[in-house]
Amino acid sequence: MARARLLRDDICTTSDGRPAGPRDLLAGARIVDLDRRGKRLAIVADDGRALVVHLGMSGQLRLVAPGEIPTDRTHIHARWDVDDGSTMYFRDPRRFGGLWTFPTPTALAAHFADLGPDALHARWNNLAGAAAHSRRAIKAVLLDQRVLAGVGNIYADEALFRARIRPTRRASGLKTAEWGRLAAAVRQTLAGAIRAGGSTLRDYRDAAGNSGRAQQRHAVYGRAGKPCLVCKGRLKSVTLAQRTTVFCTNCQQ
DNA sequence: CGTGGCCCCTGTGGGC
DNA sequence: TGCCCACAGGGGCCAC
Repeated sequence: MARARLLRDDICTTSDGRPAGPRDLLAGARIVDLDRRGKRLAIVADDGRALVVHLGMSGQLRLVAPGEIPTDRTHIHARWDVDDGSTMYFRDPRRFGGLWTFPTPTALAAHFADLGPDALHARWNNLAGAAAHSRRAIKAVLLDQRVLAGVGNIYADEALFRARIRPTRRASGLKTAEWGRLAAAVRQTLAGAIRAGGSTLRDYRDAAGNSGRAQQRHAVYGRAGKPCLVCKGRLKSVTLAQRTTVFCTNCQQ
């Protein structure tokens, strides 16, 4: 990273609260590692500095080749000149995403310590261990990044459908077999979505600017009122944990 | 501590 | 055509 520029400092948080400078944003660093936990991506430099990116709802991290003009030029909050001549942009219209900077691997580890294990490798006891005695709805547990990191509203609904568990069920009422089905469903749902390139409802693009296709495979998310793909029953929509929640009243008990 | 509600922000699509 | 409202993939903070 030859150069780093922050165009809006309120989207960037440093570990000591001081305004971020170019060095915080990895200017002059050689990038040696990428580390991800759930929805947070850490870009790690050889001297231990790290930059964490969270895309929120509308965020994009784009890599643009030399001479190429980025299509969306509004709401770019940070920009990096990469050594090969390409440019990396952090763009986030809604600003629900953000950047976090860390001077050392220890500081980065402390940040990640607030998150549960990564959802791609969810195991039944990650869920049951954290929530077997919780009164919360099981969907609220799935959305809690301290329990499992990486499940958002789309894939919570999709995983619960795959596991045949009703999102409104109290977590403490789940049986051992259901915790196992749910952990497997989370892994399979996320792995399938990644294979399909992610869900592009509107904003999501990969680093090259390409849309995903996972939205074409959604069984319940965005399909309220439509027929269940398994039983043909009408999918129901409720609000749970301040999020729209869609499920099949027949298949999900 | 656990839990639920409110709020942050911009853009868009539908209803009128 | 245009206006206004509702709603959207996330999560921090507050009160209870």
